[in-house]
Amino acid sequence: MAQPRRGAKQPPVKWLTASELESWLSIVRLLTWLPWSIDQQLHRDSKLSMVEYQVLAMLSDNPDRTMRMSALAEVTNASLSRLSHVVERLERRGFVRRAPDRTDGRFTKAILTDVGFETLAAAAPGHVRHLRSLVIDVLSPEQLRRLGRDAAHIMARIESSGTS
Amino acid sequence: MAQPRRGAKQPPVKWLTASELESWLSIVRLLTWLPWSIDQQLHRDSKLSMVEYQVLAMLSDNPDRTMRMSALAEVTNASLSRLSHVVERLERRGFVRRAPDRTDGRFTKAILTDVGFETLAAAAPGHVRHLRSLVIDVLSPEQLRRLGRDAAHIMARIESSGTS
DNA sequence: CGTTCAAGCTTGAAGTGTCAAGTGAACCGT
DNA sequence: ACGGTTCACTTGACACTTCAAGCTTGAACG
Repeated sequence: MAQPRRGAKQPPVKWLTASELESWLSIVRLLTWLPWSIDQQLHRDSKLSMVEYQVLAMLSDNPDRTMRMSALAEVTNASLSRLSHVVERLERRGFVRRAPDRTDGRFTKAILTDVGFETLAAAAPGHVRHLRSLVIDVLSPEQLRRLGRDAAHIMARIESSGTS
Repeated sequence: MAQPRRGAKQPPVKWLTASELESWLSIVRLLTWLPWSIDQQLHRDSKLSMVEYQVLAMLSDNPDRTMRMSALAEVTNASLSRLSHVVERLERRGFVRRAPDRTDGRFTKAILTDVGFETLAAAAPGHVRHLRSLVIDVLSPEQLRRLGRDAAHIMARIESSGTS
């Protein structure tokens, strides 16, 4: 973002060039509005938020439609606490149920119900169409791959700057 | 995200290929964790959220350190409502004050105070350093420019799919 | 002038996320 | 076998965002 115009005593910081700033502001706009747009579409058409969709989708990808909470948190980029709240809401709506893992009582398994599966199946086409129209089909295959790689690259830096 | 494995009656939807899905999941990870990481750093070092920083930064960029609420909302990617709440908090902390626009009473001007400016000046170096280490310096100048352009490209699609 | 309209902003309630503390199950050393 | 520790998760309080009204000011029209 813009640096203060005057009065900062020469710090050992390389400020952003005009070009860097412009790119960064574009990226920030995307970071703000892309998730927003996806949430809008999902909520309008299926009364689901993106996390909720991701939870259902990830569960549906397993043969037994089941995943441990911690694994689910990992793949949905959610904290365990957040996932716990999300699953609680999904449970109240009958899309998911929970059961303790019999092999290790510390784990909780989240299980996609039939209703949950139907809901996902109904939501998926619209979501994918929206994704395609906003992102996937807007970029060439190479551009998309590059974007994915850049994202992964940045993620690696984030992870190594481990705030955890 | 993963499509349901079976049972969806052939809809007119092109599902994502494995490669597309992989890129998309990378992007989603970035959309989740990059804002998080930036917020962490800002909050840890300066007790500011990213919106708050943006508000201060954008105000500081004006000669009179003043902007109309609506213009400020625009450049910070915030809704007017959200901005109103944010500015209220910043006002309570003494970083910003508000005054009605004398030329048109409908407008409210947000004004950066000296304390707010000092706070921004103190926060900026750390923020920029963090940005550089996560994003700017991780990519080559061309990569960054391309990323910015791709972002702008996607933004254009989002805006034209006007959910407003 | 007076009425209607829209724009710009504020407000309060409801929803969602985060953080810190709490619970209970398994592990580990003695 | 029992005491402490770690792990997996839950819970509740608080903070922030959003959404739907509401308020105030100026413009447009008669």
